[in-house]
Amino acid sequence: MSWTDERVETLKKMWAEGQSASQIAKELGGVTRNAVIGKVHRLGLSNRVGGPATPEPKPAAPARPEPAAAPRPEAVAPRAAPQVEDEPVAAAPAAARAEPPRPAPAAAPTPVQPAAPVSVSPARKQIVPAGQPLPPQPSAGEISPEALASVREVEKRARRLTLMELTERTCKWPIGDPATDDFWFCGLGSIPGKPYCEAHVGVAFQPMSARRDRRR
DNA sequence: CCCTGATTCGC
DNA sequence: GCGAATCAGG
Repeated sequence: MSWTDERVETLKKMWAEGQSASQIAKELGGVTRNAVIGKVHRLGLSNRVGGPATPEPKPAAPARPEPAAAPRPEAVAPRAAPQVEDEPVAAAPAAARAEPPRPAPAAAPTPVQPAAPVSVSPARKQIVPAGQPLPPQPSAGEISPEALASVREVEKRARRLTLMELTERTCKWPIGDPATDDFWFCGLGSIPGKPYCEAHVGVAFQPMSARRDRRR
């Protein structure tokens, strides 16, 4: 692969967006992050934010004042959207509610009225939008006891990562109540190709066999 | 361990 | 110019 205009353009764009070299390399394909970094430098796109430490032993740099005209949107760290939205992660949040140690979430009446969400919660943070009334979630009863036990155990060792700390190799299983501070992601090593660690894969992906005993 | 960017240096 | 290897740091 060579650095065609298009590829360079993509590189510039993504770099400006704050994408990491590895992400850019993946996007472009055919190059490693090293190649990307090397190119970035040759293009003179390297960052170096804090203006002061610009150790330029350049004694005589005539033409080319290079003013502070470097609007770096990085301070705000837009950071591409979280990669959490991997794929079929739909039914995930389900078991997350299997957590017992919870005072009084929203178990109060009005179970079907997303119109008036907050109110119930103590003077905490505002509840998240939560427009939809919880997607189909497998009742805890459908999950094998083993898997559940395993999850309980694992969640004690969870790394408690924040959204931004998740990568393609960390378990993205949510734990706790998103509406409060008691919320984080498992973060343990995920199974290659899967968004969760072994324990959470166990409760996330059901062979949908245990529910077919519906006979009558 | 995973990741990040920075630099070097043979090609 | 290119980018693997290496370095330095989180």
